[in-house]
Amino acid sequence: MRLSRYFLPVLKEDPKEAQIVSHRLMLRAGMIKQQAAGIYSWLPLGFKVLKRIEQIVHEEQQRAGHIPLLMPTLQPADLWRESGRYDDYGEEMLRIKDRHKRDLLYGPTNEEMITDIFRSHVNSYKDLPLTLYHVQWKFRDEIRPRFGVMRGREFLMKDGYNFDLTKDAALHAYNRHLVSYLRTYERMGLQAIPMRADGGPIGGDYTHEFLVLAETGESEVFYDSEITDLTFGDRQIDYDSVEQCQAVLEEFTSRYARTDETHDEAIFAQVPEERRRTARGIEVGQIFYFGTKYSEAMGATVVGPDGNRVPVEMGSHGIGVSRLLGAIIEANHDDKGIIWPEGVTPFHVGIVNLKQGDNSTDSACDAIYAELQARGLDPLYDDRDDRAGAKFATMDLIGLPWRITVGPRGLAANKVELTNRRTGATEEMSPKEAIARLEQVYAPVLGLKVQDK
RNA sequence: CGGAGCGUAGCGCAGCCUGGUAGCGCACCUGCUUCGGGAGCAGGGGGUCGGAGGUUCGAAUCCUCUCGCUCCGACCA
Repeated sequence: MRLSRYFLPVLKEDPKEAQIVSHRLMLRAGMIKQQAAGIYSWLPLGFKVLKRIEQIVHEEQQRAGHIPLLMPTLQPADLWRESGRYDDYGEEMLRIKDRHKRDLLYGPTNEEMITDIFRSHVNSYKDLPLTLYHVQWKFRDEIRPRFGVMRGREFLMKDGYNFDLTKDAALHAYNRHLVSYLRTYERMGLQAIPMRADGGPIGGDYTHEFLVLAETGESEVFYDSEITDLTFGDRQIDYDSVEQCQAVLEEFTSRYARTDETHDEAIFAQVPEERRRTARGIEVGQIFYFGTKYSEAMGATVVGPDGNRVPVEMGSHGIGVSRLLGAIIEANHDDKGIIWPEGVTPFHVGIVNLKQGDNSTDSACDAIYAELQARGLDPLYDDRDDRAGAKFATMDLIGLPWRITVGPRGLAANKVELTNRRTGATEEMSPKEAIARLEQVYAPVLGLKVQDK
């Protein structure tokens, strides 16, 4: 993309309403615009990152064998009357009447609807296991939205639902989700720690939340420092293997890690003192096993091998997709702006032309731009007729991980600069070498894409 | 929902107390100069002060109501 043709309304000054860094930077970088309390338009740059994150979620879900579909944002109230949650959910549920005075609601989650879909079409245990998911906008009428997209009323969430014949099979689905979530967050450059959680209105005995450590997190967290040494890495996991998934779950959940909701001082005290940590965290996902809570209430049953009809075992699993933008920025920024991890960056590299209108720099930039695109990379070329300082400031603010700087002086010796946004390290090299370097840097990121199974 | 506060140009703000018909910085437009870390000078365009009502000769300023937003708290992917 050429910046002169893009729509990137960056702000020089801090918007007064933004109190936390991710909100401020998203507004300043022209990623979002607030339309009402907790409701945002996603401007091109923000939309691009949102889509990248959503894409990673899709890829990792499908890698784990989960099936995408799409349910509507508006749901009929009757489904929720069946489960009993129409009355239980309270004012957080946005209720709407259509022209025929029928009760509708803007879905805050989809257990009821997915259970309805399941019961309409599945009758035999032979169709299990099955995990369906979607990425769709949700609405929860928070009393007090804040922190930008971290705590919006409208938010994009991936929610998935597993259907299994037995509790053991459902717990494997639980473990499988935990594994796939670890992998998902790591691809986004985040360390998200699974922590024992509370069931909340979804219900369920087995549940973990995934927390990203950040000073601005809304939850206080307590953990054994050993847990932050764990990384998923590039290990290959067979998602159908009960043993392998179980082993990962044990590895990542055996050490003490809890939020203030479930914190137990007595158990925490057993962790060696030098490893006890207290911090703050942002919740970016949660997984639940809740058994037959919804299947019994809504008659979602299958005929088992013995000919008897039994309610299916279920769980649900969510990733706050739009919230993740905030969480990633909270964990990756400096005083100049955002620092995107390579896995989610809106553009792979920024090209800064120091002397727009100069034949040598213009043609060098054009060539670099075209070559990067030809190699499957997505560059942002700042071709505005602006001063160098302004271009650098914009690039730093929007946080592209790499920058190629092209000026007449270096170009005379066939050199450009390649700068790393995070470290600030700059190297001089030929345009050809810079392109090759970037191709190498992004090979793992681009190579991770998977096709539908 | 309880408490606090704010709505004046696209953004950030001053003016309001002590009513006299709107100002600053950034951004934007034009010109000249500048050109490796958000340039300088000169000129220019843009707002009727969230909305409604009231007081007054006169309201951004005072009063009433109302809408929206933000912050703290209880609640939450």
